Amino acid sequence: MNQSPQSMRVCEGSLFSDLDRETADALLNAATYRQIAEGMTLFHQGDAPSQLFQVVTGLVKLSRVSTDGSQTTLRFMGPGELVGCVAVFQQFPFPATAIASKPCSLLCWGASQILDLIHRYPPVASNALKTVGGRAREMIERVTDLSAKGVEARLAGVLLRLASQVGRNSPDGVEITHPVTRNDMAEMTGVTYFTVSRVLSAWQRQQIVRLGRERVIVIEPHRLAQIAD
Amino acid sequence: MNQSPQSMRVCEGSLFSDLDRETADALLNAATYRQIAEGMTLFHQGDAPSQLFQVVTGLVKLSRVSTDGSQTTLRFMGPGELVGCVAVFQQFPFPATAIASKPCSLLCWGASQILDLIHRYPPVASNALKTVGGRAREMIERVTDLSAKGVEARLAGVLLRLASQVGRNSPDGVEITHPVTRNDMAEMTGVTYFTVSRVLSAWQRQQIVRLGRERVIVIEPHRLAQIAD
DNA sequence: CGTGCTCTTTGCGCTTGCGCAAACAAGTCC
DNA sequence: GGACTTGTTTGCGCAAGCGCAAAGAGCACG
Repeated sequence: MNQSPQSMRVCEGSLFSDLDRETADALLNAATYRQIAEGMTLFHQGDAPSQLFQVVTGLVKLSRVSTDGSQTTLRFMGPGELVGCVAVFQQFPFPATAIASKPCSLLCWGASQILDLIHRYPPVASNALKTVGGRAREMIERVTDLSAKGVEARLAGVLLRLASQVGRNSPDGVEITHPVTRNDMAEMTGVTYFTVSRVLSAWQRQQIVRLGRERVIVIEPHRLAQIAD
Repeated sequence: MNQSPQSMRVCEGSLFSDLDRETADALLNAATYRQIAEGMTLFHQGDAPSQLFQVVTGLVKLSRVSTDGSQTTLRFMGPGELVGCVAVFQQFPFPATAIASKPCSLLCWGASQILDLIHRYPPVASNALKTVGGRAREMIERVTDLSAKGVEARLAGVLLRLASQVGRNSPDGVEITHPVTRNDMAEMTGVTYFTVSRVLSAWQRQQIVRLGRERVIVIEPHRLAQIAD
């Protein structure tokens, strides 16, 4: 694990926030660095939580199948984000499946190692707590959105979230591309991809977005924000 | 704070799990004990997280209003449960409002004290992490239910959850009563209370439940479980 | 004991979003 | 280039659940 100290700064809001040199080193030394090809799965829903991951580069999709077999995409996880934290810290089977949507490089910790580190370094525990808390808050937000907001508002929210997380700037606006399909948006919004397509088409007619295959360009984010309410 | 050691044993799966005598005492000594009348609010959504609560007796309702003004009931919190943990541990404004649905007795900690305790006693941090993780898991579950399952399945789940949490045994089955109204069930399920009433009426016709004002008696839990899928 | 309040039920019309089928792109692999 | 795969769009009919209105049922209070 020979990674420069600066690289820790990338990991804002994660396990590495505000650590002294020694603690950060202990954390880094306990990790292994791994490359993963697109399409490989990090873990399956229901697996024992044996490893914790931090995305360094690439993109991981977290999805979940409910008892009746239908898929839900919980979210995408990009650089700096901790994949599997809820399960590992709680020693509970993974509630979702994690698949690399793009080739990824990851930091990996064994469950027992990371629990030990947490126990030994209070600042790490504090960071873990904040990360898990953030996840909880995010899900609370989604629960209220799902039960209170209409489809358009939810989809607008998903689009904005995706734009800020996996979007790239393009001349016309922020571009959401490749691994994210209409289907993903549908699963994140809790509707069918037919509905997503229809709503997006309507927005294209209003010049709010521009569409293409595996491509949505957000032209007027503020109008989306307004729709998301 | 003169509470007998046994009383800690009640608080299974909470901050007090598996603590040695000294740590548990420190935790208890830092807390104040408070009584609250029915209808009083512990905190409002958006408030700075200045206090953490543990319900000792009574029942607290956690609800949230979304941007468009509609209410969502996140859950009820009964004896042993930590109210406000996500916000306090993360030092983020309360994402919901907490109101006493029944007269309550509570243990209260100031935010800074509890954060200090967490920092000083790793086992407490570990418990906090588990509690928040549990909340996150619960919300993940609800997100997938909301986006994948139909209304009946969701309502069946809510009913079972309520039965096990606030239900009392009665000759005919488990009885969900007083502070819980159809409206609450509706907000927990993400539907209107009209729909709740209609579905419950249908179930009553099938002898799955018996209904009354502010009262649902679950006669056949296994059939609900089956509907909940 | 009636009045008022809150919670609940039910009927009816209607909107929203789903389900399916079919057609249409845009790559990709021989 | 042609066949195939995968993702997307669109039309049409349908069903689930909403919204409103109106009425019923407990319960509390004077």
